[in-house]
Amino acid sequence: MSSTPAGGRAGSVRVRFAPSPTGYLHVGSARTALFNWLFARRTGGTFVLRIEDTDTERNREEWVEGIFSSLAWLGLDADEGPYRQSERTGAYGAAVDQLWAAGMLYACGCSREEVESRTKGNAIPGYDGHCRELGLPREGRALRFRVPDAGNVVVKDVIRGEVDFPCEAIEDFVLVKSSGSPLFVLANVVDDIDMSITHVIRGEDLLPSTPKGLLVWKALRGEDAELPVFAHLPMLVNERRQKLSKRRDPVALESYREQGYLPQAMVNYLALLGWSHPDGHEMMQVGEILESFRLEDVNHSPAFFDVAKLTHLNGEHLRKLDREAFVEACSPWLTTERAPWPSDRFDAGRFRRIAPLVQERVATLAEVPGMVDFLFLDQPVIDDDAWRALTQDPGEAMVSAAMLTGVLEAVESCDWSAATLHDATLRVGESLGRKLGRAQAPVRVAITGRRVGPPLFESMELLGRDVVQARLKAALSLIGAEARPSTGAEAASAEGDPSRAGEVSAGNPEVSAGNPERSAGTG
RNA sequence: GGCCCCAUCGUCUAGUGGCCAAGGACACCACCCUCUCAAGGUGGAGACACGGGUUCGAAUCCCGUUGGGGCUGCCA
Repeated sequence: MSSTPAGGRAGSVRVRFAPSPTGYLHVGSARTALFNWLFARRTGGTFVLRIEDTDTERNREEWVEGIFSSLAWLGLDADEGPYRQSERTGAYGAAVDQLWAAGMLYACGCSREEVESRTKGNAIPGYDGHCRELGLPREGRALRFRVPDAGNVVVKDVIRGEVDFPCEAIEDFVLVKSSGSPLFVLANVVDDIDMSITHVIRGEDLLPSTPKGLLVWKALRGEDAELPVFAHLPMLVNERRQKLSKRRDPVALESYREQGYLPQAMVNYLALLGWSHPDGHEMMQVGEILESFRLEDVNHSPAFFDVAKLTHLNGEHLRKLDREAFVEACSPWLTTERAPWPSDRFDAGRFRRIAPLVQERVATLAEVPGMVDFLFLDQPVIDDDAWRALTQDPGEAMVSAAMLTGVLEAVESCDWSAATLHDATLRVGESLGRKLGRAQAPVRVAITGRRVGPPLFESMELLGRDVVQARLKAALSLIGAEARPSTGAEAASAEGDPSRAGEVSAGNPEVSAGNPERSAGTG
C-alpha cells in the first residue's frame, strides 16, 4: 500500500471541517477550513462538512447559515455534508451502550462544586475518580470514561511529530451529560469513525483533548484500530499574542467582507499564516497555492493576524482585477444604501470610466465611494483641513482665489479634455509662480472637496464644463465671504447673487460634516 | 499548580550542519517618478531569547534556563 507524504493512504484521504455554530465564522476557523480544503484538493481526497451542534443551549440556526455563506464566499466547497450531529443522536447512543456494556464508562453523581472542594490543592487536577467503583446506575447521571491509571497515549501529528501524554495526567472525563446528550469528545470521535476520517486538521487548542479522543476511539474500535493522522495548526493570535477571541478581537470573517476585502485576498492571506510558497512569493491565486501546498510544510509557531498585511494583499488582488471585475466588485458599495449619494444620482457609465484610476488607488472596496463621491453628489463635501490649508493664511487665500479665477477663465472656452485642462491649469499656475503640484490644490478642493483623489483633470473632464464652472465659482465666493470680516448671515446673503443662483445649486460646495455651519449654500 | 505546544527583523516568514558577515514580504524611513494621493522603482534601518553541550563547523542536532501560549467545563 502506497502512502502520501503526510502518512495517509493514497487516494483515500478524507478530512472534515467541523465548526460549532455558536457564532459567525471566525478567521481562525476559516483558516482551518482552508487548510482542510487545500489538503483534500491536493490529495484528491474528500472534504466533509459537519456541524457540531450538540450543545443545544448555545447553537443557533442563523449561525449555521452564516458559516455556510462565509465558506461559500471563500470558495471552500464541500464534497460531503453538511452532516449535523443533532441528527445523529442514534449513533452516539449506540456508542454509549457499547462502551457501557464493555465497562469503559461509569455513572457519576458528583456536582462540579463537590469535585472542586474535594480536589482543591491536589497535585493532579481534575476529577478524582470518586464514583469510579460505586456502581451507580446510569439513568440521570453523567457518564465518565474510565481512563487507564498507567501508560500513555501517543498522538501522531504531521506538524508536531509524536506527542506523548501520560494517562495519569488525564482525568476521568465526562462523555455523556446527565441529560443524556453526548459531549464533544464522544460525538466528535464517533463521527470521525463513521465518516472514515483519515486526517484530523484543526487548531492547536484541540491538541490537549486529542488523547481523550484517542482513548475513546480505541475503546470503540479496539486497541489495534487504525487511528487518524493529526495536524494541529498553529494558533492565530492577536497583538498580545493571545489566541484570537470572539469577544475582544475583530475575527468575524463576514466583517472583513463588509469592509471591502476580496475573498481571494483573504484566502491568500490565510494560507500565508503558517505556510509559505517554496519560491517565496506571496501574492497568489488559490490555484497557485494548491499547486504547492503540503501539510507537512506547515509551521509550528503561532501567527499574528496582521490586518495591515491583509490590506496590502487585498490592494494587490484589487489591482489584478480587469476593469469589469473591479466594477462588479465595487457595485455593492456604489448602488446600495451604504453609498454616500442618492441612488438615483449614481451614473454607472461615469464610474466605469474613472474606475481604472480608482482601482490603483484603493486597498479595500470600502475606500471607493469616498474617492468618487464628488462625481455623484450635487455638491462636493469640502474637507475642513484641506479648505483651511488653502484659505487660512491671507496670502495663501489670495493665491488660491487667483488660481480659481484663472482656471475659471480658462475653462470658459477651452477644448474639454483632460489634456487641455491640464495645460490650462499649468499655465495659470506659472503665471502665479507656482508649479502644477501646488497650483492644482485649490482647484482640486473646489472640484472634489478633497486634497487627494483620482487624477484631477480626468475628473474635471468627466464632470463637464457646467459643473466645473459652478464649483469653481462657488469656491471663489466662499473664499470671498470668509475674507470679509462679516457675520455668517451677511456672508450668506452676499452669496445669494440672483444672476447665478440656478447653477450654483448644482455645483456649490458644502463644507464637511466636521463644520456643518460653515456652508456656502446655507441661508 | 498540572499536562502540552512554541521560540529567526516590530509583523508574516525562508532557512532541515558548511552556499548565512541570515534572504523575501508587510509596516517604517529616505530618494526617484509625479497634477494630489496611490501604484511603481532605488536605497536604509531592523532578527537567529539565553546558557551549556555534540561537531572540524550550528540559526539548524541534544540538554537546561527564560519567555510566550494553549488546555485543565455535564463548551467545542
